[in-house]
Amino acid sequence: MEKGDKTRADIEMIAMEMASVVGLEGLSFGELAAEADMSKSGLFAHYRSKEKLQLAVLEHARERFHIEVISPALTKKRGIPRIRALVANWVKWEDGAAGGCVFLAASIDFDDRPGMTRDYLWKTQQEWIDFLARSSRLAAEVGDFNFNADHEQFAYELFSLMLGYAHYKRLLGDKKAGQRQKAALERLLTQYSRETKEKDNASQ
Amino acid sequence: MEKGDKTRADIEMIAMEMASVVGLEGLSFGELAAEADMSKSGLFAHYRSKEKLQLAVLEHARERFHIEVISPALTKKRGIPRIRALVANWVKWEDGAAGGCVFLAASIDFDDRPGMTRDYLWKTQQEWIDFLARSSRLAAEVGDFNFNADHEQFAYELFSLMLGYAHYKRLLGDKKAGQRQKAALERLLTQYSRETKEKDNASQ
DNA sequence: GACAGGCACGAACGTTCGTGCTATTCTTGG
DNA sequence: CCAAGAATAGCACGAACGTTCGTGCCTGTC
Repeated sequence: MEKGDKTRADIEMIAMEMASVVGLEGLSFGELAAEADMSKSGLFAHYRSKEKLQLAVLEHARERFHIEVISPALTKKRGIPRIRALVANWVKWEDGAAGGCVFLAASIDFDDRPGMTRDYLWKTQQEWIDFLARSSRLAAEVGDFNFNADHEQFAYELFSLMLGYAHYKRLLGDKKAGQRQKAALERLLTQYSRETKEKDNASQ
Repeated sequence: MEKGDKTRADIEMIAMEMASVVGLEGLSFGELAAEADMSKSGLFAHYRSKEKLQLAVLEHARERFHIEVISPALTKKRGIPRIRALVANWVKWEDGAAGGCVFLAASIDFDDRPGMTRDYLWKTQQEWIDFLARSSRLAAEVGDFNFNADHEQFAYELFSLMLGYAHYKRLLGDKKAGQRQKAALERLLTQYSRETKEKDNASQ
Protein backbone atom coordinates (compact mmCIF):
# COMPACT_ATOMS: atom_id res chain seq x y z
CA MET A 1 0.00 0.00 0.00
CA GLU A 2 3.11 2.12 -0.17
CA LYS A 3 4.89 1.40 -3.42
CA GLY A 4 1.73 1.57 -5.47
CA ASP A 5 0.89 5.09 -4.42
CA LYS A 6 4.37 6.31 -5.22
CA THR A 7 4.24 4.70 -8.65
CA ARG A 8 0.84 6.17 -9.37
CA ALA A 9 2.03 9.61 -8.36
CA ASP A 10 5.01 9.29 -10.70
CA ILE A 11 2.82 8.08 -13.52
CA GLU A 12 0.33 10.88 -13.09
CA MET A 13 3.01 13.52 -13.11
CA ILE A 14 4.26 12.28 -16.45
CA ALA A 15 0.73 11.71 -17.70
CA MET A 16 -0.25 15.26 -16.87
CA GLU A 17 2.67 16.59 -18.86
CA MET A 18 1.82 14.36 -21.81
CA ALA A 19 -1.87 15.18 -21.66
CA SER A 20 -1.09 18.88 -21.83
CA VAL A 21 0.45 18.20 -25.22
CA VAL A 22 -1.76 15.55 -26.81
CA GLY A 23 -4.92 16.01 -24.77
CA LEU A 24 -6.53 13.62 -22.34
CA GLU A 25 -8.00 11.55 -25.14
CA GLY A 26 -4.75 11.46 -27.04
CA LEU A 27 -3.05 10.01 -24.01
CA SER A 28 -2.42 6.29 -24.54
CA PHE A 29 -1.27 3.52 -22.25
CA GLY A 30 1.42 2.54 -24.70
CA GLU A 31 3.14 5.87 -24.96
CA LEU A 32 2.64 6.67 -21.33
CA ALA A 33 4.20 3.34 -20.33
CA ALA A 34 7.17 3.99 -22.56
CA GLU A 35 7.66 7.43 -21.04
CA ALA A 36 7.37 6.02 -17.51
CA ASP A 37 9.66 3.07 -18.28
CA MET A 38 7.02 0.52 -17.49
CA SER A 39 5.15 -2.16 -19.34
CA LYS A 40 1.84 -1.19 -20.79
CA SER A 41 0.06 -3.91 -18.82
CA GLY A 42 1.77 -3.08 -15.57
CA LEU A 43 0.70 0.50 -15.91
CA PHE A 44 -2.78 -0.43 -16.99
CA ALA A 45 -3.24 -2.55 -13.85
CA HIS A 46 -3.06 0.59 -11.74
CA TYR A 47 -6.14 2.10 -13.36
CA ARG A 48 -8.01 -0.76 -15.11
CA SER A 49 -9.59 1.54 -17.68
CA LYS A 50 -8.70 4.57 -19.72
CA GLU A 51 -11.45 6.64 -18.19
CA LYS A 52 -10.13 5.97 -14.68
CA LEU A 53 -6.67 7.00 -15.83
CA GLN A 54 -8.05 10.24 -17.21
CA LEU A 55 -9.87 10.95 -13.98
CA ALA A 56 -6.72 10.26 -11.98
CA VAL A 57 -4.76 12.67 -14.17
CA LEU A 58 -7.39 15.36 -13.72
CA GLU A 59 -7.42 14.87 -9.94
CA HIS A 60 -3.66 15.13 -9.90
CA ALA A 61 -3.79 18.28 -12.01
CA ARG A 62 -6.43 19.79 -9.76
CA GLU A 63 -4.16 19.31 -6.76
CA ARG A 64 -1.21 20.86 -8.55
CA PHE A 65 -3.37 23.75 -9.64
CA HIS A 66 -4.35 24.48 -6.08
CA ILE A 67 -0.76 24.29 -4.94
CA GLU A 68 0.74 26.35 -7.75
CA VAL A 69 -1.96 28.86 -8.57
CA ILE A 70 -4.53 29.29 -5.83
CA SER A 71 -2.74 28.78 -2.53
CA PRO A 72 0.11 31.23 -3.11
CA ALA A 73 -2.40 33.90 -4.11
CA LEU A 74 -4.25 33.52 -0.84
CA THR A 75 -1.28 35.01 1.00
CA LYS A 76 -1.80 38.27 -0.91
CA LYS A 77 -4.05 41.04 0.26
CA ARG A 78 -7.67 40.71 -0.79
CA GLY A 79 -8.78 42.70 -3.78
CA ILE A 80 -6.69 43.72 -6.73
CA PRO A 81 -3.35 42.44 -5.35
CA ARG A 82 -4.79 38.95 -5.01
CA ILE A 83 -6.30 39.08 -8.47
CA ARG A 84 -2.97 40.13 -9.93
CA ALA A 85 -1.30 37.24 -8.13
CA LEU A 86 -3.88 34.78 -9.44
CA VAL A 87 -3.28 35.84 -13.00
CA ALA A 88 0.49 35.84 -12.61
CA ASN A 89 0.42 32.36 -11.08
CA TRP A 90 -1.85 31.10 -13.78
CA VAL A 91 0.47 32.41 -16.47
CA LYS A 92 3.34 30.58 -14.80
CA TRP A 93 1.18 27.44 -14.71
CA GLU A 94 0.35 27.79 -18.38
CA ASP A 95 3.95 28.47 -19.35
CA GLY A 96 5.28 25.71 -17.11
CA ALA A 97 3.54 22.72 -18.66
CA ALA A 98 4.99 21.37 -21.88
CA GLY A 99 1.74 21.77 -23.77
CA GLY A 100 0.07 24.46 -21.70
CA CYS A 101 -2.76 24.16 -19.22
CA VAL A 102 -3.97 20.58 -19.21
CA PHE A 103 -7.52 21.64 -18.44
CA LEU A 104 -7.73 23.72 -21.59
CA ALA A 105 -6.27 20.92 -23.69
CA ALA A 106 -8.80 18.52 -22.19
CA SER A 107 -11.72 20.89 -22.57
CA ILE A 108 -11.69 20.78 -26.34
CA ASP A 109 -11.44 17.00 -26.28
CA PHE A 110 -14.45 16.57 -24.06
CA ASP A 111 -16.84 19.40 -24.76
CA ASP A 112 -18.81 17.07 -27.01
CA ARG A 113 -18.09 13.77 -25.27
CA PRO A 114 -20.30 13.12 -22.24
CA GLY A 115 -19.06 10.95 -19.41
CA MET A 116 -17.45 11.01 -16.00
CA THR A 117 -14.31 12.67 -17.33
CA ARG A 118 -16.26 15.52 -18.81
CA ASP A 119 -18.24 15.97 -15.60
CA TYR A 120 -15.11 16.18 -13.52
CA LEU A 121 -13.55 18.60 -15.96
CA TRP A 122 -16.67 20.72 -15.86
CA LYS A 123 -16.68 20.79 -12.08
CA THR A 124 -13.04 21.81 -11.89
CA GLN A 125 -13.36 24.62 -14.39
CA GLN A 126 -16.54 25.89 -12.78
CA GLU A 127 -14.75 25.94 -9.44
CA TRP A 128 -12.00 28.06 -10.91
CA ILE A 129 -14.40 30.50 -12.48
CA ASP A 130 -16.40 30.75 -9.27
CA PHE A 131 -13.19 31.45 -7.45
CA LEU A 132 -12.41 34.29 -9.84
CA ALA A 133 -15.89 35.73 -9.31
CA ARG A 134 -15.45 35.44 -5.55
CA SER A 135 -12.15 37.27 -5.79
CA SER A 136 -13.93 40.04 -7.62
CA ARG A 137 -16.55 40.22 -4.90
CA LEU A 138 -13.80 40.48 -2.30
CA ALA A 139 -12.24 43.27 -4.32
CA ALA A 140 -15.52 45.14 -4.16
CA GLU A 141 -15.78 44.53 -0.43
CA VAL A 142 -12.37 46.00 0.30
CA GLY A 143 -13.10 48.95 -1.96
CA ASP A 144 -10.86 48.10 -4.90
CA PHE A 145 -13.78 47.55 -7.25
CA ASN A 146 -17.08 49.26 -7.75
CA PHE A 147 -19.38 47.87 -5.11
CA ASN A 148 -22.04 47.25 -7.74
CA ALA A 149 -19.79 45.52 -10.25
CA ASP A 150 -21.01 42.32 -11.93
CA HIS A 151 -18.58 39.78 -10.51
CA GLU A 152 -19.54 36.93 -12.79
CA GLN A 153 -19.07 39.20 -15.74
CA PHE A 154 -15.63 40.05 -14.42
CA ALA A 155 -14.82 36.35 -14.12
CA TYR A 156 -15.94 35.81 -17.70
CA GLU A 157 -13.74 38.57 -19.02
CA LEU A 158 -10.74 37.63 -16.95
CA PHE A 159 -11.05 33.98 -17.93
CA SER A 160 -11.36 35.01 -21.57
CA LEU A 161 -8.12 36.94 -21.35
CA MET A 162 -6.38 33.85 -20.05
CA LEU A 163 -7.74 31.81 -22.92
CA GLY A 164 -6.50 34.48 -25.27
CA TYR A 165 -3.05 34.37 -23.77
CA ALA A 166 -2.83 30.60 -24.12
CA HIS A 167 -3.99 30.75 -27.70
CA TYR A 168 -1.66 33.54 -28.75
CA LYS A 169 1.26 31.86 -27.05
CA ARG A 170 0.67 28.24 -28.07
CA LEU A 171 -0.72 28.31 -31.56
CA LEU A 172 0.29 31.70 -32.82
CA GLY A 173 3.64 31.69 -31.04
CA ASP A 174 3.23 35.40 -30.45
CA LYS A 175 6.16 36.85 -28.52
CA LYS A 176 4.02 39.72 -27.34
CA ALA A 177 1.40 37.50 -25.74
CA GLY A 178 2.62 38.33 -22.25
CA GLN A 179 2.60 42.03 -22.97
CA ARG A 180 -0.87 41.83 -24.48
CA GLN A 181 -2.21 39.93 -21.52
CA LYS A 182 -0.75 42.40 -19.06
CA ALA A 183 -2.19 45.37 -20.90
CA ALA A 184 -5.58 43.71 -21.10
CA LEU A 185 -5.53 42.95 -17.39
CA GLU A 186 -4.70 46.54 -16.56
CA ARG A 187 -7.52 47.77 -18.73
CA LEU A 188 -9.94 45.36 -17.11
CA LEU A 189 -8.90 46.30 -13.59
CA THR A 190 -9.12 49.98 -14.40
CA GLN A 191 -12.59 49.58 -15.74
CA TYR A 192 -13.90 47.66 -12.76
CA SER A 193 -12.38 50.05 -10.28
CA ARG A 194 -13.58 53.17 -12.04
CA GLU A 195 -15.99 55.48 -10.21
CA THR A 196 -19.00 53.86 -11.89
CA LYS A 197 -20.40 56.63 -14.03
CA GLU A 198 -21.54 54.63 -17.06
CA LYS A 199 -25.19 54.13 -17.72
CA ASP A 200 -24.52 50.63 -19.02
CA ASN A 201 -25.77 47.60 -17.20
CA ALA A 202 -24.88 43.96 -17.76
CA SER A 203 -28.47 42.74 -17.86
CA GLN A 204 -29.83 42.30 -21.38
CA MET B 1 -13.20 16.38 -63.65
CA GLU B 2 -16.73 17.41 -62.71
CA LYS B 3 -18.13 14.70 -60.51
CA GLY B 4 -15.01 14.53 -58.41
CA ASP B 5 -15.18 18.14 -57.39
CA LYS B 6 -18.79 17.79 -56.34
CA THR B 7 -17.99 14.69 -54.30
CA ARG B 8 -15.05 16.36 -52.65
CA ALA B 9 -17.17 19.35 -51.75
CA ASP B 10 -19.76 17.06 -50.18
CA ILE B 11 -17.11 15.16 -48.29
CA GLU B 12 -15.49 18.30 -46.98
CA MET B 13 -18.78 19.68 -45.77
CA ILE B 14 -19.36 16.58 -43.69
CA ALA B 15 -15.72 16.42 -42.65
CA MET B 16 -15.81 19.99 -41.42
CA GLU B 17 -18.81 19.22 -39.28
CA MET B 18 -17.14 16.09 -37.88
CA ALA B 19 -13.84 17.84 -37.28
CA SER B 20 -15.58 20.53 -35.27
CA VAL B 21 -16.61 17.79 -32.86
CA VAL B 22 -13.64 15.42 -32.73
CA GLY B 23 -10.91 17.73 -33.97
CA LEU B 24 -8.92 17.52 -37.17
CA GLU B 25 -6.70 14.80 -35.76
CA GLY B 26 -9.65 12.81 -34.45
CA LEU B 27 -11.14 12.79 -37.94
CA SER B 28 -10.67 9.36 -39.51
CA PHE B 29 -11.20 8.00 -42.99
CA GLY B 30 -13.29 5.17 -41.62
CA GLU B 31 -15.85 7.25 -39.80
CA LEU B 32 -15.90 9.93 -42.43
CA ALA B 33 -16.56 7.34 -45.14
CA ALA B 34 -19.43 5.87 -43.14
CA GLU B 35 -20.93 9.31 -42.66
CA ALA B 36 -20.55 10.12 -46.35
CA ASP B 37 -21.88 6.72 -47.49
CA MET B 38 -18.71 5.80 -49.27
CA SER B 39 -16.07 3.17 -48.95
CA LYS B 40 -13.02 4.07 -46.97
CA SER B 41 -10.73 3.42 -49.93
CA GLY B 42 -12.92 5.33 -52.35
CA LEU B 43 -12.83 8.33 -50.12
CA PHE B 44 -9.15 7.95 -49.43
CA ALA B 45 -8.38 8.05 -53.15
CA HIS B 46 -9.58 11.63 -53.28
CA TYR B 47 -6.91 12.84 -50.90
CA ARG B 48 -4.23 10.13 -50.76
CA SER B 49 -3.09 11.09 -47.25
CA LYS B 50 -4.59 12.21 -44.00
CA GLU B 51 -2.64 15.44 -44.00
CA LYS B 52 -4.02 16.37 -47.43
CA LEU B 53 -7.51 15.64 -46.17
CA GLN B 54 -6.95 17.90 -43.19
CA LEU B 55 -5.65 20.67 -45.41
CA ALA B 56 -8.64 20.31 -47.70
CA VAL B 57 -10.99 20.55 -44.74
CA LEU B 58 -9.24 23.67 -43.52
CA GLU B 59 -9.38 25.26 -46.95
CA HIS B 60 -13.06 24.46 -47.15
CA ALA B 61 -13.62 25.93 -43.71
CA ARG B 62 -11.69 29.04 -44.63
CA GLU B 63 -13.96 29.61 -47.62
CA ARG B 64 -17.08 29.11 -45.52
CA PHE B 65 -15.68 31.47 -42.93
CA HIS B 66 -15.23 34.17 -45.52
CA ILE B 67 -18.72 33.65 -46.84
CA GLU B 68 -20.49 33.44 -43.51
CA VAL B 69 -18.50 35.79 -41.31
CA ILE B 70 -16.37 38.25 -43.21
CA SER B 71 -18.22 39.05 -46.43
CA PRO B 72 -21.57 39.98 -44.90
CA ALA B 73 -19.79 42.28 -42.46
CA LEU B 74 -18.18 44.18 -45.31
CA THR B 75 -21.59 45.53 -46.31
CA LYS B 76 -21.82 47.33 -42.97
CA LYS B 77 -20.49 50.79 -42.37
CA ARG B 78 -16.83 50.95 -41.37
CA GLY B 79 -16.08 51.28 -37.71
CA ILE B 80 -18.15 50.03 -34.82
CA PRO B 81 -21.10 48.82 -36.92
CA ARG B 82 -18.81 46.56 -38.91
CA ILE B 83 -17.12 45.28 -35.78
CA ARG B 84 -20.47 44.47 -34.24
CA ALA B 85 -21.44 42.60 -37.39
CA LEU B 86 -18.20 40.64 -37.36
CA VAL B 87 -18.78 39.48 -33.82
CA ALA B 88 -22.44 38.66 -34.43
CA ASN B 89 -21.54 36.66 -37.54
CA TRP B 90 -18.82 34.84 -35.71
CA VAL B 91 -21.18 33.87 -32.93
CA LYS B 92 -23.57 32.49 -35.54
CA TRP B 93 -20.65 30.58 -37.06
CA GLU B 94 -19.65 29.17 -33.69
CA ASP B 95 -23.21 28.23 -32.80
CA GLY B 96 -23.92 26.83 -36.23
CA ALA B 97 -21.32 24.07 -36.32
CA ALA B 98 -22.08 20.90 -34.40
CA GLY B 99 -18.92 21.11 -32.33
CA GLY B 100 -18.23 24.82 -32.57
CA CYS B 101 -15.63 26.64 -34.61
CA VAL B 102 -13.50 24.08 -36.39
CA PHE B 103 -10.43 26.31 -36.22
CA LEU B 104 -10.55 26.40 -32.46
CA ALA B 105 -11.02 22.64 -32.24
CA ALA B 106 -8.07 22.17 -34.56
CA SER B 107 -5.87 24.68 -32.77
CA ILE B 108 -5.57 22.60 -29.64
CA ASP B 109 -4.78 19.51 -31.69
CA PHE B 110 -1.95 21.16 -33.55
CA ASP B 111 -0.37 23.72 -31.30
CA ASP B 112 2.33 21.19 -30.43
CA ARG B 113 2.40 19.26 -33.68
CA PRO B 114 4.45 20.91 -36.43
CA GLY B 115 3.62 20.31 -40.06
CA MET B 116 1.79 21.71 -43.04
CA THR B 117 -1.57 21.51 -41.31
CA ARG B 118 -0.35 23.57 -38.41
CA ASP B 119 1.17 26.12 -40.75
CA TYR B 120 -2.06 26.53 -42.65
CA LEU B 121 -4.01 26.78 -39.43
CA TRP B 122 -1.60 29.40 -38.18
CA LYS B 123 -1.92 31.43 -41.36
CA THR B 124 -5.69 31.36 -41.28
CA GLN B 125 -5.96 32.42 -37.66
CA GLN B 126 -3.39 35.13 -38.14
CA GLU B 127 -5.37 36.43 -41.08
CA TRP B 128 -8.49 36.62 -38.96
CA ILE B 129 -6.72 38.45 -36.17
CA ASP B 130 -5.13 40.85 -38.61
CA PHE B 131 -8.54 41.50 -40.06
CA LEU B 132 -9.85 42.34 -36.61
CA ALA B 133 -6.96 44.72 -36.05
CA ARG B 134 -7.58 46.32 -39.44
CA SER B 135 -11.22 46.80 -38.54
CA SER B 136 -10.13 48.56 -35.41
CA ARG B 137 -7.88 50.82 -37.45
CA LEU B 138 -10.78 51.64 -39.73
CA ALA B 139 -12.89 52.44 -36.69
CA ALA B 140 -10.25 54.92 -35.62
CA GLU B 141 -10.12 56.43 -39.09
CA VAL B 142 -13.86 57.08 -39.20
CA GLY B 143 -13.78 58.49 -35.70
CA ASP B 144 -15.48 55.68 -33.81
CA PHE B 145 -12.33 54.78 -31.87
CA ASN B 146 -9.58 56.82 -30.32
CA PHE B 147 -7.22 57.68 -33.11
CA ASN B 148 -4.28 56.57 -30.98
CA ALA B 149 -5.78 53.24 -29.89
CA ASP B 150 -3.63 50.11 -30.01
CA HIS B 151 -5.38 48.13 -32.72
CA GLU B 152 -3.51 44.90 -32.19
CA GLN B 153 -4.35 45.07 -28.54
CA PHE B 154 -7.97 45.50 -29.48
CA ALA B 155 -7.77 42.46 -31.72
CA TYR B 156 -6.27 40.47 -28.86
CA GLU B 157 -9.02 41.42 -26.48
CA LEU B 158 -11.81 40.92 -28.96
CA PHE B 159 -10.43 37.55 -29.99
CA SER B 160 -10.14 36.56 -26.34
CA LEU B 161 -13.78 37.36 -25.76
CA MET B 162 -14.72 35.06 -28.61
CA LEU B 163 -12.64 32.28 -27.12
CA GLY B 164 -14.37 32.88 -23.82
CA TYR B 165 -17.75 32.64 -25.44
CA ALA B 166 -16.92 29.34 -27.11
CA HIS B 167 -15.56 27.91 -23.89
CA TYR B 168 -18.48 29.00 -21.75
CA LYS B 169 -20.95 27.74 -24.26
CA ARG B 170 -19.33 24.45 -25.24
CA LEU B 171 -17.74 23.04 -22.13
CA LEU B 172 -19.53 24.87 -19.39
CA GLY B 173 -22.89 24.88 -21.15
CA ASP B 174 -23.55 28.30 -19.71
CA LYS B 175 -26.91 29.68 -20.81
CA LYS B 176 -25.73 33.21 -20.16
CA ALA B 177 -22.74 32.94 -22.48
CA GLY B 178 -24.41 35.08 -25.11
CA GLN B 179 -25.34 37.73 -22.59
CA ARG B 180 -21.82 37.74 -21.15
CA GLN B 181 -20.26 38.08 -24.55
CA LYS B 182 -22.54 40.97 -25.47
CA ALA B 183 -21.83 42.81 -22.25
CA ALA B 184 -18.10 42.28 -22.69
CA LEU B 185 -18.22 43.57 -26.25
CA GLU B 186 -20.06 46.69 -25.15
CA ARG B 187 -17.52 47.32 -22.46
CA LEU B 188 -14.67 46.87 -24.89
CA LEU B 189 -16.21 49.19 -27.50
CA THR B 190 -16.92 51.80 -24.88
CA GLN B 191 -13.38 51.71 -23.68
CA TYR B 192 -11.85 52.06 -27.11
CA SER B 193 -14.15 54.86 -28.13
CA ARG B 194 -13.72 56.85 -24.94
CA GLU B 195 -12.21 60.35 -25.14
CA THR B 196 -8.76 59.00 -24.29
CA LYS B 197 -8.04 60.53 -20.93
CA GLU B 198 -6.23 57.63 -19.24
CA LYS B 199 -2.57 57.82 -18.58
CA ASP B 200 -2.21 54.10 -19.38
CA ASN B 201 -0.30 52.92 -22.39
CA ALA B 202 -0.11 49.45 -23.89
CA SER B 203 3.68 49.36 -24.12
CA GLN B 204 5.28 47.54 -21.18
C1' DG C 1 9.48 -22.84 4.77
C1' DA C 2 4.90 -22.54 3.02
C1' DC C 3 1.63 -18.94 1.91
C1' DA C 4 -0.58 -14.60 0.64
C1' DG C 5 -0.81 -9.97 -1.63
C1' DG C 6 0.74 -6.24 -4.13
C1' DC C 7 3.09 -5.20 -8.20
C1' DA C 8 4.93 -5.64 -12.69
C1' DC C 9 5.67 -8.33 -16.82
C1' DG C 10 5.04 -10.39 -21.83
C1' DA C 11 1.83 -12.14 -24.96
C1' DA C 12 -2.28 -11.99 -27.16
C1' DC C 13 -7.25 -10.57 -28.10
C1' DG C 14 -10.25 -7.87 -31.37
C1' DT C 15 -10.71 -3.40 -33.38
C1' DT C 16 -9.44 0.70 -35.76
C1' DC C 17 -6.07 3.40 -37.73
C1' DG C 18 -3.61 5.18 -42.31
C1' DT C 19 -2.17 3.52 -46.54
C1' DG C 20 -1.28 0.68 -50.53
C1' DC C 21 -2.69 -2.17 -54.55
C1' DT C 22 -6.08 -4.18 -58.03
C1' DA C 23 -10.43 -4.49 -60.01
C1' DT C 24 -14.80 -2.75 -61.37
C1' DT C 25 -18.12 0.70 -62.37
C1' DC C 26 -19.40 5.22 -63.94
C1' DT C 27 -18.82 9.61 -66.61
C1' DT C 28 -17.71 12.02 -70.40
C1' DG C 29 -15.51 13.82 -74.86
C1' DG C 30 -14.94 12.64 -79.61
C1' DC D 1 -21.81 4.80 -79.07
C1' DC D 2 -17.45 3.65 -77.70
C1' DA D 3 -12.96 4.10 -75.90
C1' DA D 4 -10.38 6.71 -72.28
C1' DG D 5 -10.06 8.04 -67.98
C1' DA D 6 -11.90 9.26 -63.63
C1' DA D 7 -14.29 7.56 -59.57
C1' DT D 8 -15.30 4.07 -56.48
C1' DA D 9 -15.03 -0.50 -54.29
C1' DG D 10 -12.60 -4.69 -52.44
C1' DC D 11 -9.03 -6.56 -50.05
C1' DA D 12 -4.75 -6.68 -47.44
C1' DC D 13 -0.88 -4.79 -44.86
C1' DG D 14 1.44 -3.31 -40.49
C1' DA D 15 0.99 -0.56 -36.55
C1' DA D 16 -1.32 1.16 -32.52
C1' DC D 17 -5.25 1.19 -29.73
C1' DG D 18 -7.66 -0.48 -25.00
C1' DT D 19 -8.11 -4.56 -22.60
C1' DT D 20 -7.50 -9.36 -20.68
C1' DC D 21 -4.87 -13.17 -19.09
C1' DG D 22 -1.44 -16.03 -17.02
C1' DT D 23 2.70 -15.69 -14.64
C1' DG D 24 6.64 -14.30 -11.89
C1' DC D 25 8.76 -11.58 -8.82
C1' DC D 26 9.31 -9.32 -4.12
C1' DT D 27 8.04 -8.59 0.85
C1' DG D 28 6.10 -9.73 4.90
C1' DT D 29 3.19 -13.25 8.12
C1' DC D 30 2.08 -17.46 10.23
